[in-house]
Amino acid sequence: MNAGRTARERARAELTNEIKEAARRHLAAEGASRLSVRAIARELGMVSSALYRYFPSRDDLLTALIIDAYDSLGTAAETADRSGPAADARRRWRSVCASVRAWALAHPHEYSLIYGSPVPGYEAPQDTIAPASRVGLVLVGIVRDAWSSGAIDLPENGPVPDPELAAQLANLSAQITMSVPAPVLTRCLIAWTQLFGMISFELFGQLVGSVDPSDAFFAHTVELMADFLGIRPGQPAPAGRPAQPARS
Amino acid sequence: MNAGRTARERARAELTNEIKEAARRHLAAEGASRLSVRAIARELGMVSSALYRYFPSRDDLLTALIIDAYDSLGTAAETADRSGPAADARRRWRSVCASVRAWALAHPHEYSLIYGSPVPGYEAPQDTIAPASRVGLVLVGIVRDAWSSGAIDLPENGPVPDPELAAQLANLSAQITMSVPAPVLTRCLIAWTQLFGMISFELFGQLVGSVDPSDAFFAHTVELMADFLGIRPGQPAPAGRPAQPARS
DNA sequence: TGTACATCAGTGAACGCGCGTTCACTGATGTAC
DNA sequence: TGTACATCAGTGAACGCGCGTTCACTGATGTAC
Repeated sequence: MNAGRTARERARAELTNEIKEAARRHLAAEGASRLSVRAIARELGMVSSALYRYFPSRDDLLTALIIDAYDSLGTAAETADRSGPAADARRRWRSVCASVRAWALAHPHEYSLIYGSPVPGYEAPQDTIAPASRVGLVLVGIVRDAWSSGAIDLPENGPVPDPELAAQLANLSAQITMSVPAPVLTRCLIAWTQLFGMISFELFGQLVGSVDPSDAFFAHTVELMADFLGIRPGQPAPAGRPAQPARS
Repeated sequence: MNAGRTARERARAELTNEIKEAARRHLAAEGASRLSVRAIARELGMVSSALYRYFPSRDDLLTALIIDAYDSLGTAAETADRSGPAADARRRWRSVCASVRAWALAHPHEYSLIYGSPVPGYEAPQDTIAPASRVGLVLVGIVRDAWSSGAIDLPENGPVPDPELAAQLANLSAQITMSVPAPVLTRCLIAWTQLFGMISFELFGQLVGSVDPSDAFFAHTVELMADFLGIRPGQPAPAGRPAQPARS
């Protein structure tokens, strides 16, 4: 175990984690824009300049926290997605939505860090893009699988996307190498914004006075949005079942 | 004009506004949690202690900005709602959604202030509640009117809200003294969270790489969400038209 | 219309605190021979 | 296995800056008679 790692390397990895953990605690108390290198150092009993051996600047520390948060949430969503039969699209949808909310409630400040207002003066580097897209990919994966197994019914008379949107959707589905018809992908994007909008409202206090506590509202909404996505209720369609004739 | 106002009173009102305007500019540059009394004073060529004649503390200034922002957005939404025939629910929905987005794009930092992550250490006082609810009330007003004039068709086989949610919805519709059936109100809440989720995602950069610029996606979504709300497309139902038999 | 007094806006100094980052340094750990 | 040298973690002082809030004060504006 720890083959080839010197004591120095192990100490470095451990301390790097301790710094990030202390930083997460400070995130909770102060918010991202007030995250302070000196305060973290103080908590760890170090001198502030020592942290510069681990992170070249405050912004790099912030980036590390952001990537960790996206990855933690992404892992939670992916695990939930795989926690039962892959053919049951509705189970997957429910399970992923619930896991995203549970993660957000368990890590409110990391959620704020990634889905709240941008930190002023901080520009997210490219490295955050891939981790940031994990939840979205999980959601698209659900509807892609459901669509290709014929488990999605959409109304036929919906509005037609204009050319600009159609081009963006085509481009997006090429990027993620998942072929999903435009109407399905559109609804998936809408459900995605709804999910995070609802969670943000809950966390940021906008639901106080209406549907707070929000458990019942959340559960109900997840069902309605599954309907909105056209995911058929009840049991999943048998695997390999062809799409309905009306659709192709 | 300005009857009964002394020069002192006028000067005070003007300077109060100038302080808030300077504060809004600083919001843009620094974000809410870094809003600085001293920086604002500097910009206005005053000494920092002078601001304490106008706002007893930094938090009070923040509260004033929050209330102004909610009111500005609320007015925009109400104006859009009344900018055409009241009987045309779809026009009202479209118009209000567009006005909320336009306001958000025009005032991104005030939007962040009210819909972004909460400012750490700041507790919003009661005075913000009424202004904060204006947009929501506009949206509920649209579906209430549409419902009572029979311009809403909802699917009959939707999921049934559990008792906890049903109680919250009943309580909510009593609070706002608008009688709307639970399924209609639920969908309205969902559309509300979707609207702000989508706008937040656009503003906070989550749509970069997928549907950015977002005009086409936004317009399309507004139509789909109007469908989701059951607002009938095309021309409005004639006023006073009774609800469909199937519904009552 | 003029005078005396009260109100209030704005000043400037101070209190006590915070921050990110740099830099020369000490001393421990790791590596090559 | 031992020695010489290189690498690196952490120190402590410093630079130059920021902040919210209080307080005694000056001088202008407003009010009552």
